[in-house]
Amino acid sequence: MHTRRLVKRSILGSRVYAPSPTGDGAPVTGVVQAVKQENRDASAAGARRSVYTVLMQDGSLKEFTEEEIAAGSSHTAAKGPLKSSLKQSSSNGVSDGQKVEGGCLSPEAAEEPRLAEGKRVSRDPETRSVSLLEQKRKVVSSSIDVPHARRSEEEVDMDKVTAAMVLTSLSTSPLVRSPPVKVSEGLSGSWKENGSVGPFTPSSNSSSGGYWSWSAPSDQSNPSTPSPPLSADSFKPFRVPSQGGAGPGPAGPEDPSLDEQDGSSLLFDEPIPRKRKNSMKVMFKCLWKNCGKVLSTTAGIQRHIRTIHLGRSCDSDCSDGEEDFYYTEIKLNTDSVADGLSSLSPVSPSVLSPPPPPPSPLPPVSQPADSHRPLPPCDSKEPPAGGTTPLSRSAPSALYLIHTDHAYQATAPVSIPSSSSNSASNSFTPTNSSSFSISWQSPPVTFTGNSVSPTKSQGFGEQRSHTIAVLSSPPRATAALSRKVRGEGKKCRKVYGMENRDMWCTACRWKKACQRFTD
DNA sequence: GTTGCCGGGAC
DNA sequence: GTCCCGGCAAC
Repeated sequence: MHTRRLVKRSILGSRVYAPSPTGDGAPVTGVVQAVKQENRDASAAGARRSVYTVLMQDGSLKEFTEEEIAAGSSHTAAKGPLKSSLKQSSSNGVSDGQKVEGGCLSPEAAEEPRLAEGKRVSRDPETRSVSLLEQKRKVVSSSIDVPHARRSEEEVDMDKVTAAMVLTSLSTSPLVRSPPVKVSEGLSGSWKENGSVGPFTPSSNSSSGGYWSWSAPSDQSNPSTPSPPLSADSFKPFRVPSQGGAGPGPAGPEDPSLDEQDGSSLLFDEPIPRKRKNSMKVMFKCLWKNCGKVLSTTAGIQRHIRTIHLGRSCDSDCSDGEEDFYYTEIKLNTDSVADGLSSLSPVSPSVLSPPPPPPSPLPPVSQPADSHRPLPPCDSKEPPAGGTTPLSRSAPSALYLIHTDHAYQATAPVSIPSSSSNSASNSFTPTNSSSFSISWQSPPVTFTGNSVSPTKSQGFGEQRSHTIAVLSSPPRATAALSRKVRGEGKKCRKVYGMENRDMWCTACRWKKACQRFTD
């Protein structure tokens, strides 16, 4: 559903005007870092108030109420609170442009790096044109504006889910995976689709893309339920990976805004995702050396990293998403399901072994790749993490590990090589570090190794896809379908020849698998 | 075409 | 259970 590309623009990372901290009345710009809800004053009809944490230009972090920001934003002719400014950004070409620019950290921006650098230059006009489209759309359907918003939000959620599912599916052993597979397939399918389809890319769907791309995805994800029941909160955790360089906790912020504009917000406040197939609680663990802090929200962890470890206090522009590299997603399985399978479950990699496994070269899929994309969206502005941040210098291992985590998930299946060590070594040595190949051998896959030999000549990517394909199908079927690989060793027939058939092992005589010269 | 061996039949 | 072979797939 909903590929990451369809991600709706988040408030996070948006540049807004806020009352001057100095109180001189002059509005200043800042970038929304987080949004939190305050239910306390929800006296009337569950009305909620959102507090926006805005990183001011001077690097300070301020919190503003919606009203305050609204006031500030009025200077740019963008009316209303943040959510409005986002939604209505198209109403003002200039402000829209600003938003987009400021949205360097926004979800879609996170993917920008994927696009040619030059794209950034041409982005403005593009965005505007899209905005115009959106504007028209909104004019026509203004009365159902809210639902739209919700849809896009859900879509965003689904994107996360998709990402999560993809990751999950990649990391899951075939045995456990079969059930989820369908989901992930569906997800990934749409994702691919989106990935390749221009119109749905984040860059072009500034704010409306989510709207019209929703229908298809939703069908996939939830054929039986036309309505968009997904709880945004429930999927927050999944956002992390897919948000890439996005500002801290893009997930959090949107909810409030939605709630505000949608009275029925209660529906979305369910702590537990309705659709979540697995009841996992996702936490985010700081991987900084000796830290290990665990927070429940992306925003939290990112902020933690940024402020505590990176020592950054500047506005979100400084946050090039580098934080992403220093925390990892930890899924806690709240269901005590299938113990036997637990070790194979997708969760195992991160949960069972907090310290991620040895590194692997490539992230499994484009999505995951994004989430931990080494070069955050704003790189063009800021020098790559490599040189500038203390982080990159002092905590490379963490980065390493994180990458490992996901890559590992993807590559683990490659270990299939089970029996034929030759093939295994062939397929690994060339592409990876020695440490890498070793750990992958472990998975007790009963795969006969049929797929291994072919991989010798394949590129790593191909291997991966192959692996994925294999995993997607029921393990049993796979094993059953694939004939036992022809033994490479000598057989009775070869050794003794037809003339000495009586010297063959019985199996050979019976045309069964040779028992004497087993491979 | 050769070879390894699975699946299945005959006994 | 043993013995055999048709037939498939890898080579």
